[in-house]
Amino acid sequence: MARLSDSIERFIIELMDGADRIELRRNELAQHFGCAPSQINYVLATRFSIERGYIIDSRRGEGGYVRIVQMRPDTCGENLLCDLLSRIGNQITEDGAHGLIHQMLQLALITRREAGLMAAATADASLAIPLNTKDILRASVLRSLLIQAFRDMEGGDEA
Amino acid sequence: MARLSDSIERFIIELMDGADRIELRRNELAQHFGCAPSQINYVLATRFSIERGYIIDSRRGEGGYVRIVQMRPDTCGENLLCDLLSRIGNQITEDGAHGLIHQMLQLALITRREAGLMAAATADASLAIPLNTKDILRASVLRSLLIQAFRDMEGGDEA
DNA sequence: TATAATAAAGTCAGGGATAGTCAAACGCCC
DNA sequence: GGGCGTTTGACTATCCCTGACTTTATTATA
Repeated sequence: MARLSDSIERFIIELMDGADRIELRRNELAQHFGCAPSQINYVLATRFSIERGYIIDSRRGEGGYVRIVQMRPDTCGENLLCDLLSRIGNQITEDGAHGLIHQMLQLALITRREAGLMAAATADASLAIPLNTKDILRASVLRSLLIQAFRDMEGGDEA
Repeated sequence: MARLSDSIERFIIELMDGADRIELRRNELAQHFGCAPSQINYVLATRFSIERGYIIDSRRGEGGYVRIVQMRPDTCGENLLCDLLSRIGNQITEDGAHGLIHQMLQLALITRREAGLMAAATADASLAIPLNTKDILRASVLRSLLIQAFRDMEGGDEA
């Protein structure tokens, strides 16, 4: 008995046909297979997960969509994002984060400027969480991001 | 199904064509797009918000108009950063942050990818601050940054 | 000048179109 | 019969769009 989820997975992969991304309507797809719309979410979660090399994007409301992006595997055929994410785990020190960012830069996954942004966003100083609320914390993060964005815009180079 | 709001937004931006202000008739525009006049207000509110650096002026009655003014914070370096920082203050909502980032992108201060990174770093979801320590929070931030960095690396463009 | 008519634009609640979440039910396989 | 992956449905969240009603400005008229 072919499982529905497997059929849907195959269908989507055929739709992609080698392309690295595709957009679809959740409800249409569900109707095509005569199943509940949430079944599509299940397929996405189990078959098109980050671990399997996919990233999902979506939008609700009029003109809504679900976008599936297939990442290219790294040189060893592995899933690089997945590896990196596993190195982060539930917590990571400033040194750990910056080391990881540096490595991404070395691998040319990000530009120097982008690395600078990421380092700024994850610096201890940015996450100074004094009393509480999210907005206060975010302001701190964004302030650092701005300063960083400007830092190497002024002719300078170094990160 | 293309979103009307997006079309109207594009139309207005093209009309402005680099200028820092434009005047239009709400009803005419609505008629041009075959929609309810209040649709224009929706577009103004969501796409030309103060957070994105626009100010709306209008007048009713005979000879009425809607004027859209794009605020260009001081064009040169130091002051520009200063202006933007002052808009952040001690706290800023997700919408406020993302509007500001959007404006920086419009002003070509950052690339689309960088804007994506900044949006990821400042998303509510990234700042899920459960119970405790900085490292946990940072992990959340960095995880989002990584996913974002990979998201549009695959040739795509979209924001 | 006061008042009425007309011509804008604004506001807001609500409906429709999507998609997401989650817990419970289902069903296959050991 | 129990476990685990699958499937569903009820409820929620978000975004877009409209229509009825309100507000403001100008012009015409008494």
